[in-house]
Amino acid sequence: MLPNEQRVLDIIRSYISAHGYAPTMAEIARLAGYRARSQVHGYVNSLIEQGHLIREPRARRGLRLADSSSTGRGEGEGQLCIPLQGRIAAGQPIEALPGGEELDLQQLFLNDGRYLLRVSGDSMVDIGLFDGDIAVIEHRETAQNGEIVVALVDEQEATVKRFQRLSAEQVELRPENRTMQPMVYATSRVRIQGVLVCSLRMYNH
Amino acid sequence: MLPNEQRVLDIIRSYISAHGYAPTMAEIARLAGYRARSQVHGYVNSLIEQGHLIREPRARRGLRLADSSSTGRGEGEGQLCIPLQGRIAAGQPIEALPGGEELDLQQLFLNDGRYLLRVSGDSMVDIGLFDGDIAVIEHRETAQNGEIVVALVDEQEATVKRFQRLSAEQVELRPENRTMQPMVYATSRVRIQGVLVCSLRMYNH
DNA sequence: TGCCTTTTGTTCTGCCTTTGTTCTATTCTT
DNA sequence: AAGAATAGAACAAAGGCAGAACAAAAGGCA
Repeated sequence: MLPNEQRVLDIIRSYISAHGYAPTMAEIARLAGYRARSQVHGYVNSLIEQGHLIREPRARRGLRLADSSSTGRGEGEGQLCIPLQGRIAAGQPIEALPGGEELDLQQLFLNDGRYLLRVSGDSMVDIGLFDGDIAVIEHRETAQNGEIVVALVDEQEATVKRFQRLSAEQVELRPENRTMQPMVYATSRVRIQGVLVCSLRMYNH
Repeated sequence: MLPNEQRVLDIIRSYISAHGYAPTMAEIARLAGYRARSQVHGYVNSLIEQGHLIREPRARRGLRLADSSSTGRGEGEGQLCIPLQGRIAAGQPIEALPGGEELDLQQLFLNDGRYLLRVSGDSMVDIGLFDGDIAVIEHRETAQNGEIVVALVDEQEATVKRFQRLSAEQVELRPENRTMQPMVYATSRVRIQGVLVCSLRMYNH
C-alpha cells in the first residue's frame, strides 16, 4: 500500500468512525488536500483492488471498510493469548481476576503496521514513559486529540508527545514533563508518523 | 555482503516493517546519509544479485524482501522475535539502531514460570509502575537485593515492592513512592512469590 | 407525479514532478 | 593499480495532480 493510499484510507477510517457513514469523494479530497475528486477516485480504486475497501458502485457514500480487525481473523495458529492471572498489591495473596482477561500478543505486537522503538529522553516521564523503555508504535499519519504520537517536526526532529489540534492551522505537541513547555506549531510543519499503543520496560539485573 | 550493503538492507527492512511499503531510492539515500540516489541504486543492485532483495523493475517503491533475509519476524516455530526499529526523540527522523536489537516475546512472556498480573495501587509510581499496568512476573522464592518482588507478608497481603535484605533476620520492602515508608519485617514473615521482569502499559482510547 | 437543479461517482485528458536507472567522474582505501 | 565510495547529470517511465465532461442518484418544487 502506497503512502498516499494509506493516507486516504486513514481519512476514510477516521471519517467513518466519527460520522458512522462513509465520506464522499469530494469530502475525502478536501480532507486530504486535493482539488480534484478524480484524484481520490484513483486511490480508492487501488484500495478496493487491494481488498481494504468495498464499494457499492455508483452509490453515494457507498464505501465500506473491509477490515480484518473487526471480525474473525483466520490466521491459523499464530494467535498468542496470555491470560492475566490476577491483581497484585492488595487484599488476598493474589486476587484472581474475575473476567479472565487476556493479553493478545499477536495483536499487540504483530498487527500490521506496528513496530518497536526505544524511547530516549525524559519528555514523557510524568506518564511513566522513561528513557530506555520500549514503545509499541502503530503507523498512522493522522491522530486524535489526546493520543500520544511520534511526530516529525520540520522533517527533522522526531519526538514522542501528546497530540492536540488547536485549530485548522495549529497543533500542540505537549511533553508530559512538568519541567518542559508545550510547543505549538503550524500544522504544515508537523507530520505524524504513528501513535503510541503500548510501552514496556524491562527490569534486568 | 559488504558493510554498506548490510546497512542499506537494514534500512530497507526497518522502513518496510514500519510503513508497510518500501522506501524510494531517495528516502534510503537520506536515511543512509547519501546525497545521490545512484549510490543507493548500486547497493540495491548488489543486494538483488545476492538474493536478499527482489525488485519490481521501474516501479516506485518496488522493492521487496526475499524470504531468506526476512529476519524481520522469525516466527518459525513459536519463537517470536521482533526487531527494535530505532530510537525516538532526538536527532534524525528515526535513528536506526545499529545493533539490530530484538525483543523475544517467547522468552519474555512464555518462559517457564512467568505469568501476568495487573498492578493495582500507587506504591511504585516513582519508578513508573502505575495502577492498571500489566506486570510480567517470574515465579521465584528468593530474590536479590534491589529486585522488585511480589511478596507475601504473613501469608496475607501480597504487594509489589523493592526487596532489600538487611540482615539474616530482617528484610526491607520498600515502596517506590515518596509518600510511603519502607517497611521492615522479620525474614520469616515474608515470602517471595516472584520477581518483576517487565511491566507494560496500554494506551487505549 | 413530473420536471429541474444539484450533488456525486466515474472516466478521460493533459501537464508537471518524482523516481528508477544509467553513465561518467572524482576521491579514498588497500 | 584495483576496487570501493561518493557525487552529479541526464533521460524515460510512472506517478501525482487538476480540470472538463457525462451519467446516475438525490432532492426540491410546482
